[in-house]
Amino acid sequence: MKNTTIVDIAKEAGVSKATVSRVISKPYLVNEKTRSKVRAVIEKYSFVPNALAQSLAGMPTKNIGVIVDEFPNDFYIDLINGIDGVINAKNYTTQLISSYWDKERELKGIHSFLLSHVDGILMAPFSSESEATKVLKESGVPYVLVNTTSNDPSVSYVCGDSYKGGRLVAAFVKTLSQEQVIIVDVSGHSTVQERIRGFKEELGSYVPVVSYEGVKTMDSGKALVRVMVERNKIDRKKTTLFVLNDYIALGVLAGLYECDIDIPRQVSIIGYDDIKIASMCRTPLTTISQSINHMGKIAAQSLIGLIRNPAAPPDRHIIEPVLIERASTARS
Amino acid sequence: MKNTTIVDIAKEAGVSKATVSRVISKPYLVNEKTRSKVRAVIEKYSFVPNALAQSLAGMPTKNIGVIVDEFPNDFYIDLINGIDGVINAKNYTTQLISSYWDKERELKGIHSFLLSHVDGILMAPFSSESEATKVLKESGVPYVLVNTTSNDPSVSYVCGDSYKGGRLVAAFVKTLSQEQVIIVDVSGHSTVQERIRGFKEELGSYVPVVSYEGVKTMDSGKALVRVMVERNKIDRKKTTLFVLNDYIALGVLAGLYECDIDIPRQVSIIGYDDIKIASMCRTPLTTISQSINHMGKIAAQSLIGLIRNPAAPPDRHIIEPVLIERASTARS
DNA sequence: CTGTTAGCGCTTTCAT
DNA sequence: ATGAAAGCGCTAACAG
Repeated sequence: MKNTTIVDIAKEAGVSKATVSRVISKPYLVNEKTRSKVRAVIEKYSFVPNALAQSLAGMPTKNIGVIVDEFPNDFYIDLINGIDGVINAKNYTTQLISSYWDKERELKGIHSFLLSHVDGILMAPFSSESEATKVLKESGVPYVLVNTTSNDPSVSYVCGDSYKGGRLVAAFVKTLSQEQVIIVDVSGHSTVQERIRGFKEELGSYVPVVSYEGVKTMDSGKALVRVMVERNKIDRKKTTLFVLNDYIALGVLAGLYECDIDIPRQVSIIGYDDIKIASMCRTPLTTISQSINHMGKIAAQSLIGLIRNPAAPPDRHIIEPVLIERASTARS
Repeated sequence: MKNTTIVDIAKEAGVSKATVSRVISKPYLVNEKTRSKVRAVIEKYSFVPNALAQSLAGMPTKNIGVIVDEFPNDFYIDLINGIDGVINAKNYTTQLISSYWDKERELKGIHSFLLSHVDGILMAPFSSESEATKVLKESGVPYVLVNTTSNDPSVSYVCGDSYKGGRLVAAFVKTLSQEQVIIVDVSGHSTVQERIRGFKEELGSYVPVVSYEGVKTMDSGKALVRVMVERNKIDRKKTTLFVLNDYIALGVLAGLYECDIDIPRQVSIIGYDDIKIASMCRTPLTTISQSINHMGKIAAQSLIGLIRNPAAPPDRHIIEPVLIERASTARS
């Protein structure tokens, strides 16, 4: 059975398709009587206009595109959660794409969004100067960047204050007593580098610091523990670990259990992000909260604002980081 | 700057737009020489065809719609994770909508998918006889149901064997020693009811059983603990709790800690689903795994199969449940 | 092999 | 207030 179209309705109601179109999108333009007549027919066939055709003819799609680095990742889940809440409430639909940390995919994703005429885009970009951000800017589609800042004064973004977060951690570390501090660097993301910069600056030369880089999975975090036992004697020297995100911290935690290292007596561990599991895991994690969920909400609200008024000035939000002290660290 | 279209390319290359269209979608139909000429122009303007127009003209969208009950829910996250992996690998894009447990939204969601011409739909429906499933069936769009079964022999689905899972739990409970068993029922979802049915049948009258119903949030799970202390003396009578999903079980766990009840000495607790946190939380949870992630993968594969060959017979997969014993229960 | 033409289903001037 | 007609950008018969 062929789909019923606006023409069928028009025929049945004895009017032109233009009138039917008006009844649907600009009802006030059509006479009370014809309007109800047409409405009746629409009801009768429970007709719904073809969204694709509408978009092609220039109407908004009520879809907004969200592109993140990795979907099944606690950080982004929290983020998307916040986003989806407000997107839905405003009667838009979320379209989600993961770049899986691949620049090509990221670019492809935003192309895909552009082609399907989303009304706006929310992106947690690879880096603020990625190709994708350029394309986005040129596209003219409203967008806001999440979890990154930008030097371009025309772009809207929402980001945590990573530098300050790093300092917060360092200030806290100073209240602990340890023989060494180890930084576990998890990625090249600019926010992570900012955290480290803040951390080092605040810590100064208070205590010896060593760093490990490129720890990208929970398993490699876990495996790193044996290396640190070997190389840094963390089982004998009292040490504090600053792992640049909670997810990897969880892996390190697992490694620590496996090596029977006492937390927090022997080793203290601090994460970053305050993902949901952080408070529920075996040893609740001391970490920095930047209210990811909230970040998502704000970003989505900004975007909706931008869509409604594309001429509005860009808004930039910086989320204040907060240190949450839990059982994985011990003062003394 | 106006978008460049197929016509601009045609003009510049000195051919008709039909030829350009062919170069794009059916290159083998066009002469080697013209082809490369056209390709050059396409390159030059880095032209990308408008997907909307393509779809309107009848081409597949390469989008598949996924509709779940609640996005930020560990169960669905695992599921979507599995789904998205294969969808992406097959070069489709996932479009995600949450019904937030609302039938209206569920229906609206599938309408939205239909209108945007997704090539296929994956749905974890409210109930197998919901309005949405009817609409889906009538639409003619390939779809597969997830986490539910169906009596209609023409529909494809992937579901865990809930009845058997329930029995598995009961069989395990028999190996424990307790004075009472309490069932914490979390929702009206048919799979949950099946689990309970299996559980009760296998358990028989082995031990007194009481049930609590309608526990839908982690917090209410937590609050329930005080009630159970009051009413069922779980702080004095040795008891086993069968909580119908891990998420709520986590809430109950929190309540148990708060009341200083020893797990598993005083109270054993068993969940269902084996969500990710289950193995990482303070007291790792004994639970039933139905490989949610795997379920998602299979569903997605089925769907892709159906899309490629709509005439293919429906396939139905039942996932075998497995009991995973962890620290939240103690034998003897 | 390639151009012409007629849609896909809707919105939107422009007349009336 | 309503109809006629021209697109939106692309694909697919149908000729040649």
